[in-house]
Amino acid sequence: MLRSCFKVIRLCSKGCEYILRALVELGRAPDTERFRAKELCAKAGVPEAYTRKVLHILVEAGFLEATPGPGGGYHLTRPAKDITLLEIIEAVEGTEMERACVMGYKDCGGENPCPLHEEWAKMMSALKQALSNMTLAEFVKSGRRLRADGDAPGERR
Amino acid sequence: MLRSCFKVIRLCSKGCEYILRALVELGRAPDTERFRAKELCAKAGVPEAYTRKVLHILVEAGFLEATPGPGGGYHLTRPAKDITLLEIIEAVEGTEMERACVMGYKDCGGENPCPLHEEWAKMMSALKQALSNMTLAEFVKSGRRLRADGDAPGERR
DNA sequence: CATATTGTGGATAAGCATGTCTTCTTTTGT
DNA sequence: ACAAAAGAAGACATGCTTATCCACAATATG
Repeated sequence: MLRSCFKVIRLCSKGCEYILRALVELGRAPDTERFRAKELCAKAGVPEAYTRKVLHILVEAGFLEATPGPGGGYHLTRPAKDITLLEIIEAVEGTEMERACVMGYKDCGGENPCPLHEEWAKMMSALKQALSNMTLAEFVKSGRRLRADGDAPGERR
Repeated sequence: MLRSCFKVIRLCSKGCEYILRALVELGRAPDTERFRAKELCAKAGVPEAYTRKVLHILVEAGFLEATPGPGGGYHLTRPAKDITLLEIIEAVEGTEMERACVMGYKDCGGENPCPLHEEWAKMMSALKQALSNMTLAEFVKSGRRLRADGDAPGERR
């Protein structure tokens, strides 16, 4: 078997996972409350230095507002119930959530699909649907303080 | 956005993609014909040196037989119609095709699922089903000589 | 037995995702 | 104006995946 290879189909990158967890913490509080990166990342159980980068991405994308100086921090620009998971993931990862071809073939599609094309397209479409139906508010509500996984620094196995 | 990040949900690793393409070429020929790694990889449009390693994995896993010396090469040990894609992927990547939690939470599942748990589990199950229903023979038949993508060396964009 | 041909195995490099650290800039409060 | 507190930006480090290369082992052929 290939060393450590892949083993797992990932929805999104580590950075994106981190930010989703951080947003869950943000979403718990009233929309106006500000959070310092340090506190926020500690609560979410994600590496601060790295997650800061991703926080900045969401600032530039307009989801968060960052206020420097004492009493500053991050807060959501829109209410959590108006933000979908799909928006967040696409802001972080880019917009091409689905791949042209699962198999990596160049000219797969249309009249010349690879054997998995149809099946994969259906799945990606369903996934996109599910992600665009789920708002951050719902996401927060359904999460019962799940623990971060062992990959997060500070929680090494 | 994160540099080059992820952008895409991958079914399997590069190495696994390579081997699937190579197996398509193997499957085209009668089951007894031997293929030298060099020819095979050239036909499949995959990097030879790297794909050799993966070929070796499949030798050890019993899918391929390797014969050294003049006139040697690789051939399938079972007819292509008896080999499923799932078997191949799992042999290369390991057996955990699905992830405990999409979000990377540690204690997600059972009575305490993450918001995407249900949806994701259904998708993974459907995918696994599709992959175990597709034999290499069918895979070969449906593929109309698709071109390898630009990531493969020798076909740079 | 010698030699050419093929796969095997190990070392090493290159590239990218992830993680850390240090310095700079902006803002607030006195 | 000054000091403290926050985020921003960039350099740097680490580790894993992908890729390449070379010496070695095994086999067929003459």
